[in-house]
Amino acid sequence: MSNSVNPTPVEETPGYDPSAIEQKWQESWKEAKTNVTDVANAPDPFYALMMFPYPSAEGLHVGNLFAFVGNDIYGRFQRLQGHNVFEPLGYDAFGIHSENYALKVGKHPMDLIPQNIANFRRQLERAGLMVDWTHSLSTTDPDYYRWTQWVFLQLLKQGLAYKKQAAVNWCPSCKTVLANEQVIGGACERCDTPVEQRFLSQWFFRISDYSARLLSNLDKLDWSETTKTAQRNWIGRSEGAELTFAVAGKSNESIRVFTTRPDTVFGATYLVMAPEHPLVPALTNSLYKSAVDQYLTRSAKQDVVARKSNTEKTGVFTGAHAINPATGKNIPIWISDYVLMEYGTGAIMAVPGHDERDFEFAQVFGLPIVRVVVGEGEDPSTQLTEAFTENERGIIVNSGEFDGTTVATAKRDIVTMLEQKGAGKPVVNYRLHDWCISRQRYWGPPIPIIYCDDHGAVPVPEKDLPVVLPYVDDFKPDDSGISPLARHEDWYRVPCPECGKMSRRETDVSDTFLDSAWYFLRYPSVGIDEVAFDAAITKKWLPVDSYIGGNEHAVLHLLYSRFITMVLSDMGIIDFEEPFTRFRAHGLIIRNGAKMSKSKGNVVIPDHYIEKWGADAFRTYLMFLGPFEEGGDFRDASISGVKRFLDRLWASVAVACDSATPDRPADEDVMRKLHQTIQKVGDDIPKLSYNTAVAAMMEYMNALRRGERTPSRAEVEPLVQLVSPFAPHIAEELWEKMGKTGSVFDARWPSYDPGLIAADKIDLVVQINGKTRGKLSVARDIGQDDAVVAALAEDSMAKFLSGEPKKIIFVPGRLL
RNA sequence: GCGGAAGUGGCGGAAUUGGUAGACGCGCUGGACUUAGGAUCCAGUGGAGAAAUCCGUGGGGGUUCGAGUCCCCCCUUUCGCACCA
Repeated sequence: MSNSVNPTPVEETPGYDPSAIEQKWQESWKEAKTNVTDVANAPDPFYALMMFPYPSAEGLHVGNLFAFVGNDIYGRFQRLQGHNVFEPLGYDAFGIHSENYALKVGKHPMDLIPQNIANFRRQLERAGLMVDWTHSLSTTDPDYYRWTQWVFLQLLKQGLAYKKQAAVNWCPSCKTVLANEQVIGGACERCDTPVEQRFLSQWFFRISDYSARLLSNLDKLDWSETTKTAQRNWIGRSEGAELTFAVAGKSNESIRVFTTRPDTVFGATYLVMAPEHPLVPALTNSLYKSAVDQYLTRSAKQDVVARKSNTEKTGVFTGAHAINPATGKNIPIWISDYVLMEYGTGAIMAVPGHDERDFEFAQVFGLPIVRVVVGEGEDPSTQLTEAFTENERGIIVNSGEFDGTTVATAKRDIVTMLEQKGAGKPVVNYRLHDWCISRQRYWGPPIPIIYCDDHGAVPVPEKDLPVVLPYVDDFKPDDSGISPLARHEDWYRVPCPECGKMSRRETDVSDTFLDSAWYFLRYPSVGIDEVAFDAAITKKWLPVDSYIGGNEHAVLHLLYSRFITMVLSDMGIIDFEEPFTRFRAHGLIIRNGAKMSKSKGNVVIPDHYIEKWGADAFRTYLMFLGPFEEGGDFRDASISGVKRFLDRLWASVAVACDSATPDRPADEDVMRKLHQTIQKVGDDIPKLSYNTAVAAMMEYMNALRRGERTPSRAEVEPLVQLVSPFAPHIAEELWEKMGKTGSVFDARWPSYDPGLIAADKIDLVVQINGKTRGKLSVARDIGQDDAVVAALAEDSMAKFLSGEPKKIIFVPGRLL
């Protein structure tokens, strides 16, 4: 293939050679520091952030690139609007994934990660991203995790980090504790091994203290609705009441339950406690002790999967009774594992008539079922064959003075009644649990705590950070539940910062999600050693203007980032409490209709495609294959269409700029189309509707070449700018060819003339009896009467009318 | 089970507030130029029909002059969450 840059006539141009010009411009950008942002002095900052990748050994995945290119286009577009765009990119390189891979290939992650990062960097640069590499970071760099440890200390200072002995999810395969969020359907999210219960002392963050704010702030954010919904569901707000049931015969004991249906309290015929409930031993009647103990042992041993997949309800009677505060009757207290200690109070009032689970349990153990809600006009005495869970329109029955009221009013009134008795209060409950950040692993930032016999858990003084993760060879976790670092006495034996007495470091490392929960704060301040993030620079750049990332992080990563930001905001360290003003999730790329996977061998390796088609064509194709927020189907054959488009662009500019062809005045229709295209592309990019933007440019290209006409300069020049966010290299090259000085990205986005867009003549669609029968080319501002006359004059339309039209509907400029 | 999203040609996908369904691209058909064509260019391309015309957006109802779009009932796919009281 020729790599000639000389313009050649359209008919004979086989296409342009991307490899030469892409390399040329990548070098040029580097040299001219085109993509380096002056973070300290930028007058009009715009922070275009994308989620940083985990630098896997396999290299950059096409899904990563899809996301990065999507962000890059947005960033480049903002730059063309005149903003100083900051587009950083780093690496999320700590964590189980890297560590497991290192174990698998028998290498040390500290050696492996730099190689992977170098490879990623090479691939990313080849893709022509507008990334400011002077502000890159890796979470594994001590200069970074020093500040991750600092963040931990800030939370500790605020009383938001605490240690507790807790039942935790233990993955026997990864040999580590998992956060609740990392357990998918009772199995480890990484290796699918069923999770077991273990008790370990762990560090937690009090994210649940922030539930209400994390929820209510969502309303103010410009995020995709699906992401907000996912967050709302995760936070899981439920409005209800906490009711107190006195224990019969033990006036000093009572059981608190949470319910969303206080209106059904008259139908509570028994109580159920979780097996782990602290009151279980005290309440168990000695006659029932052995049965209870047996049940407790069984459920403690049973792993989570088995417990959750129990098809039939199990349980055991404690022998004790509680007093229903509404009815005053004694009701039995049971224990069952269908009640979860983690949610609510770990105990429930069971209303078998109106809760499916309670109904099932009552059936198994023959407990009484009392009906307290009926549907409209229903007879309360009819036998229930299943729980009646109608909430909204139900009518209360068998509930004394509340009979006949609706569920909605009874919810309120019954709580008020119980509140007067001191037996209840309205409560809002959240599903969100505190965030366990301890990991009994090697590949993470050590938690900066020193345990002293005299002073307890002492934070490492900030001046002593970072607590450097030592290079150790035996980093493989074992079954002990203790971090690999605990095998290295020379590392963990340190003097207490308070008294100097020999003490022991915390040997757990922190969760990877902590690394990524604040990295966006660090980027602009990369290179500053004294603080995690510089106050003035942070004020200038944050919150992030645009954040793009995968849906798989729509819940946890975003929630944790919001939490950390809120905490820092409450401390007065930053002056905003939401980190990401705008967030959009990109879609997933599949391959020929199927998911990409290594086992299927259908993984798209970006390098091959970039080599064959060029980064510009590859980028543009990725954006063209489907809506950015939905992803799409990657089909090799379709790339040629995009390459053809770029070839035609190349050729069109070549002839338009050819000094041999005299410059022609621009064609009126083509110019109208051009301005329409400028408008369309400019509207589509902010909406991330990249596929239609590309289609619009192709359409314009077709108009430009229609009838073998020779395009003029004025017709092609703005198109080069429109294409530039998608295909930056060819745009720079053509910009230069057109005699422009400086980067095309330092020019301004072309503007359109609204007057030019509106044509004088329009096609008026004529429908008769709702069916389209033709169209009329008429003046834009034609009136109804003239339009009707014109339509009737056309035989092809008039023939569908049997007589005079009965009713005429006229939409000006559009339809008759 | 709960919650979200989506069903449009051979394929990927377009369609402001209801107003020419199928933009754009792939593929396919024919033609031009060619020693050649998996290059390039031109024309065509939802289905049926010789044509007029009719039928077409998962299925069935409905609202409307007019429905891919709005309402009701189904079916399918897919992604989250899942004994959350």
